[in-house]
Amino acid sequence: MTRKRSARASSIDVARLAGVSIAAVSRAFTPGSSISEELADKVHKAARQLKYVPNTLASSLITRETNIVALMLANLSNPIYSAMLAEASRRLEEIGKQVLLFTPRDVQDFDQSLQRMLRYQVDAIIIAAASISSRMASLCLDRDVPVVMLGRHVPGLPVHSVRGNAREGGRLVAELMLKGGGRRFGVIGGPTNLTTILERQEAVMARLHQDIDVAQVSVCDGGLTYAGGYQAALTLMSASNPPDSLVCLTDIMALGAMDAIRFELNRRIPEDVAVVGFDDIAEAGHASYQLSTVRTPVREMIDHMITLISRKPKNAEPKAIELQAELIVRRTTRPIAARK
Amino acid sequence: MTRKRSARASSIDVARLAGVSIAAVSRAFTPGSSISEELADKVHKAARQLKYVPNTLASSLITRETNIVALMLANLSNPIYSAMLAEASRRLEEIGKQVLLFTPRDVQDFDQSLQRMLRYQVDAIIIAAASISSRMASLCLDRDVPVVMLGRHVPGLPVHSVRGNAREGGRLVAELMLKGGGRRFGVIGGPTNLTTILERQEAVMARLHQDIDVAQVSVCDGGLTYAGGYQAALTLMSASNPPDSLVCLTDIMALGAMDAIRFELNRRIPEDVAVVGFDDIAEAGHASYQLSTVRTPVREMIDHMITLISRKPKNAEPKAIELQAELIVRRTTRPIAARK
DNA sequence: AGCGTCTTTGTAAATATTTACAAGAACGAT
DNA sequence: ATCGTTCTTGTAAATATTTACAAAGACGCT
Repeated sequence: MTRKRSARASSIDVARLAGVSIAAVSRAFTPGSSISEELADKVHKAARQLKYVPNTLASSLITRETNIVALMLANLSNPIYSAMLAEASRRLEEIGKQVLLFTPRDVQDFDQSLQRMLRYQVDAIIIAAASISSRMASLCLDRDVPVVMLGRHVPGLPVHSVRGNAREGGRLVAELMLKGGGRRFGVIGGPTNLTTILERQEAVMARLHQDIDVAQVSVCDGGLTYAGGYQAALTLMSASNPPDSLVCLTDIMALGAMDAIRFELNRRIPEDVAVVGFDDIAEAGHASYQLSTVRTPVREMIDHMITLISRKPKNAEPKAIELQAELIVRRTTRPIAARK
Repeated sequence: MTRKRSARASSIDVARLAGVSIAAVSRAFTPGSSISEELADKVHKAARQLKYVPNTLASSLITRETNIVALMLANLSNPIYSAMLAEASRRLEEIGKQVLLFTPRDVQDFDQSLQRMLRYQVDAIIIAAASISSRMASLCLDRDVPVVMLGRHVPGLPVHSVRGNAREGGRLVAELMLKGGGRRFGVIGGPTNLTTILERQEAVMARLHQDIDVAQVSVCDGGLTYAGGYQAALTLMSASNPPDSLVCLTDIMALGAMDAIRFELNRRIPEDVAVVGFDDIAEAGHASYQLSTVRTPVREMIDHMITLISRKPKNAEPKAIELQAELIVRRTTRPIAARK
C-alpha cells in the first residue's frame, strides 16, 4: 500500500512515467498544439496507464476560460422554459460549453445566484424567467462576462436581451378574437412586474380598446400556472355577463382555463367561448387542446443568444433583439367572420 | 489608464488595499474561520471597493471540492425528466451545490460526457434517462466520485441506483385492467435496452398471462414520445380485433394514445378502451386526461440521491434503492368489476 | 513575574495546469 | 562550413486560492 488510495494522477505523474516534461503532457491533451506524434503517443500511453484525466479547474485558472455558461431559470414548471433550457443546453454543448443551472426560489435569491455564478468564473450568464438588478448587471459588465436575458427586456440595463415581439403578438391575438366576433373579453394574466407579461397585456388591451368599450374586458391573475389558469377561468366565467373570448397570457394558463371551461363549466370552445394563449408549448398542439396561440421563437432566440455570447470584443454594445411574432391559429378560436 | 481595463481584482489586491495578509482575505470570505470582526470588516470594505469576487476555481483546486454536481439527462422532452431536474436542482442548491447539465445526443456521446464531467472535478454524477458503461463506472469509482442512476438499475455495476419498483407497478397496472374487465390488451412500449421500460413491460406481461392468453396481447413501440404514442395507438386500434385495454409504458405516450383514440378514432375512454400510463406527470392529472397511472416517486428519489452523494466514506458500498409503487386511479380505467 | 492557554494573524508551501521564452535539432541554401 | 528557418521540447513563471505551522498578543492563575 505504498500509493495513497484513490489519489488522482496529475500531469506531473504522467510526465514522470512517460519520461517527458509537464508541458509535453499539457500539449498532448491540447488539440492543435505543437507536439510530435511520437511524443503525444508516449504521453497518451502513460496517461491511460495512470487513468489520468486533465483538470479543467487548473487550466481555466490560467486560460480564464471555463467553458461554463450559467443559466438562471426561476420557473421550470412552465414547459416553455424547459424548452429553452433544452435548446440552450444542446446548442452550447455543440460549441463545447456546459450549462451550470441556477434555480433561485424568489427575487431576493437572484442576486445571490448571480454572485455565485461570478465566483465560478462562468464565460457568460443567461437569464430566463427572471431578471437582474442593475447593480449586478454593471458588476458583470465590469468583469467582462456577457449577460443575455431571454424573453424579457429592461430598457437601460447594460445587458443583451432576446425576445419575441410581445406587442405585435398581443395585437395579433386581439385582432384574431375581434375578427372572430368577440365582444366581451376576459384576460388571464400574471404578476405585472414581468415585463413580457405586461407587454402582452398592454398590447392586447390597446388593440381591444380600438374596437370595444373598456368595460367589456375584465382581467384576472392566473399566476402563470395551470391551476391558476383553471381558477381564473372559473372566476371570469361565473360573472353575471361572462366573456365570449378569453385571452390567456401564457399557454400553460390557457390549458388550465380550457379544462375548467370544458370539464367543470361544461361549455364549448370556441362556440361558447374562444380561447387563445401565448408561447406555443408542445401541449398547445396536442389534439386535446389544439390551442390557437402566438409562438415564442425558442430556436431563434437561442440562435441569437449563442452569437451574442461568442462575440469577439466581449464588452461590445448591449443588443436588444426582438423577433417577429407568429400567430398560430388552431381550433380554439372562431373563424374570421365575413366582413361586417 | 494605469490600470488594465476590466482586470478582475484578486485576493492579493484586496489584501494590499486593506493592509492585511492574503490569508486574512481568504478567512474573511470563509464563514466560521478564525478571524476578528474588526479585521473581517476591513477586508470586506476593501473587497467592496475593488468589486472583488472570490474565485471558486482556485479554491476548489486546493479543497478538492467544487460544489458542482454533474447531471446527465438524455431526454428533456419527457416532462418526468424535467421534473427530476427541477427537484434535483432545488435540493442540491439547498445544500450549496449547483447542477452542471449534460444532454448527450446518443449512446456514443455518454462516455464523452462522462469524461468531461470528470475533467470538471465534479463532486458527484447523477444519471437520468441514460446509462453508463462499466468502464466509466469503474473510472468514477477509482476517483472517488459517487455516481447515482435515477430510475434505472444495472445489476453488477458499481454505482448507486434509485428507482420505483417497476415490477410491482407493472403488476398493479395489469391487475387494475384485468379487474376492470379487460380481455384484449395493447401495450405501447419503447426501446427495450432501457431497463425501466423493459421491467415494466415484463411485469405487465407476467401478470396478464396469469389470467389471459398470450395471443390476446399485442405490443407496439411508441418511442417514448407523444407522437409515438399517438401512432402506436392508431396501429393497435386498427387491428381486426382491437384491444379493449391499452397499457402505455410512459404517461407521455399515453397522452398521445388518448388523443388518437378520442379525436382521430372517435372512441370513448374508458368505455371503448381503457388506458393506463406510468410516471404520473403533471399532465396526467389535468382535467383533459385524468389518466390512471403509476407514480414515479420523484421527490423520494431525489431525497435518496441527496443522502447517497453526501455519505461520509465516499467509496462505500453501492446501494440499489427501490421505492414502493403507488397506483393512482383516475378516469381512464373502468371501475373494478364485481367479483366474478 | 512566570507560565499555560486561547485567539488572532502572517508566512510560505501546495494545488494542477498553461505559456512565454529559450534552447536545440534538422535541413536546405549559400 | 555557416547561416537562417522551422519544428519540437523543456524550463520556469504565473494563475488565485487554502491551510499547516509558527509567532505574537491577551489574559487569568499561581
